[in-house]
Amino acid sequence: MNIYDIAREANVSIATVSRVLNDSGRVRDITRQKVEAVLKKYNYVPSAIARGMMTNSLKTIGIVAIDIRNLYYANVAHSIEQSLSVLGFNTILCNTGYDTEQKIKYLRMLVEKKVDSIILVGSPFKDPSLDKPIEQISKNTPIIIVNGHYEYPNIYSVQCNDRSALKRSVDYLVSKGRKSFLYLYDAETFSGRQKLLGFMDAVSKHQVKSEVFLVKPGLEPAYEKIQELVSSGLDFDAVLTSEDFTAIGVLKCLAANNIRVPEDVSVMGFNNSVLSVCCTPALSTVDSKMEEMGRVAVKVLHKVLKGEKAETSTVIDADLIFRETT
Amino acid sequence: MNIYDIAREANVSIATVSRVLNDSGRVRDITRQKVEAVLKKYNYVPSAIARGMMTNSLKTIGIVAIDIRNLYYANVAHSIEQSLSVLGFNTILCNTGYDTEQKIKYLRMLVEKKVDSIILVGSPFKDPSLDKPIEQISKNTPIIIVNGHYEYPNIYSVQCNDRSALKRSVDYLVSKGRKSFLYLYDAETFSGRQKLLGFMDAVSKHQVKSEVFLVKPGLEPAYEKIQELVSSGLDFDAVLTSEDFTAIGVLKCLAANNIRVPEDVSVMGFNNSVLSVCCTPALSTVDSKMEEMGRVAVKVLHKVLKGEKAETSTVIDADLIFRETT
DNA sequence: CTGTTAGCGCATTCAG
DNA sequence: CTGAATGCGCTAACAG
Repeated sequence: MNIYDIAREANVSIATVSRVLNDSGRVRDITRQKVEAVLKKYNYVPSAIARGMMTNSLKTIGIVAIDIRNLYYANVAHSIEQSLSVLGFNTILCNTGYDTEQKIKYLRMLVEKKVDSIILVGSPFKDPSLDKPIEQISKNTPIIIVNGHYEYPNIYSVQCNDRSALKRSVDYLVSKGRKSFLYLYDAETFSGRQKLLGFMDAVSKHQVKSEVFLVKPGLEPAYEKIQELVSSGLDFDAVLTSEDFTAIGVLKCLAANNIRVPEDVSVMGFNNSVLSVCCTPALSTVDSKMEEMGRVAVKVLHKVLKGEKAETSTVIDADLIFRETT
Repeated sequence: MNIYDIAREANVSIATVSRVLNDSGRVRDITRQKVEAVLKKYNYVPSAIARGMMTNSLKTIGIVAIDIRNLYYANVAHSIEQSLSVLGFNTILCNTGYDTEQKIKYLRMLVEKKVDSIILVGSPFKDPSLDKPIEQISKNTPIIIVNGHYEYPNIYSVQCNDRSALKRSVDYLVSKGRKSFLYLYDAETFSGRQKLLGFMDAVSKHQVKSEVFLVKPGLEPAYEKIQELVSSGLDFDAVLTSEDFTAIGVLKCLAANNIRVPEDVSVMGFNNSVLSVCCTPALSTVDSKMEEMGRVAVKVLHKVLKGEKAETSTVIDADLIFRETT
């Protein structure tokens, strides 16, 4: 069933059918009704592929993320997908993992599919070998980077002010009398670096003791690192992390060592994921505005697609959420 | 840049270019190399749209889920996406929420996009007003239902044996001396019903006291329900839930009332999500095989797309995971 | 082994 | 306001 079949049955030309389908051009009311009746009768659905041949667009956007099982990516991707859906766009989801080859493979698939834009989530793209492909793609396709930064034509970025958030967290804990800080982070991404810098800013400003550790993502690596530090007799009274999940590993280890939270040690996570309300005590954390990032990314993209001038870089402020661990 | 440009530059016909692109038909080695050189030179990427015009497929599958922020959907969707990617398929992700209108809208979009198949995750599709559209779509497009069931041509289902899992959980707790059971569930879906039936099976078999409550999804509704029951003086020594998140609400409330877990009350969740290891005490739960469900769904789909006979219904057994709450 | 040709289903001129 | 003709970029016969 195609536009020809409809046209024949309605006794009009395919051009007319196309017009009523797209509500373009003027069509006499009686003609329109005739066509619409046939459309309804066969429950006709136009082929986006054939349409795409002409318009060179499938009204589809690619989302490239590391792993949707991670709550951060899930939340941002959800927000993007929902905003896009309202605009009539579909979303192709790509879980690339950390492998550069995979990322390139996905990027290529998206180009083949002629997506209207690619949204990179999480800026794990500090990888220099990805710069070339991305810049190449940006020649024809606008690229939005969520939580990353890239100065290049047709590439737009939306970021959360992670640096300031971390700094403010330390400020707060210092004001509460904390003097010896630990920072555990799990990824060397753009956002990861911002957080680290924010931590550095604050500890140097306040002249407090501090140590920084890179741990693998997840609960256990953090648990083990803290256990190692406790066993070694290291003295600390505040732990900040780049991820809620990591902070929960810290919490578990502290509990196992009978170190009270927040009496002896304060703990803060990052992202304000559901995890932070599931653990005990409930985790103080940073709301990194996952939903808003997604919404804003789509807003920027929408402008770009309409040919309007859009802001190259947008920064959103995080909120500090204090629960039971501070 | 299209196939004609490549053909001209390589001094061959478009048919030859198409052949090397698709590795179809015999091409002399020297010719192939000539073409490949040009392909590389321009970093040529064929248009999936134009290809789709002929093959009537974009090598794209639609995943329809309620909400990807829910860890269950995230895990299943991730598994599906990854398996599909290996086969060269992309995934269009749809978060429908609970609204039937939305679901129909998404379904229609997927049909327009001529997806090769639609995978429904979570069988929230007990909604009768969805039956017609789904059956209609299945006329042309195979449909896979993950964690649901539907007897209809060209519709395939993959489910977890939730009923048995719940039953075995109760069996276990009875064997541990528990005598008075609560079951909190949060969704009236296919899977939700299976779990409920499993619970019923077991309590009637063991002749133990039991009560069943429908609560809204999330931590707080469960918290409040348990608080209400505790305040009312209800006596119980085991709580099972249809979701880890719900179980954590139970845990929090029990702790607030100084009821010890597992000494006074045993608690079991469902899904073996990360939440279950984040809470304290760590939650005993049911591994509902989210990854495997995704993998199997794609395996079935792959058979169907190849025209092979595929199993109409596949059932996967869940595992019981005992941690600190039982 | 290679080239020619004919569509795929639609949007879009341009006439009428 | 409506229709006929054209082409988007590719695959798939069919010839050669």
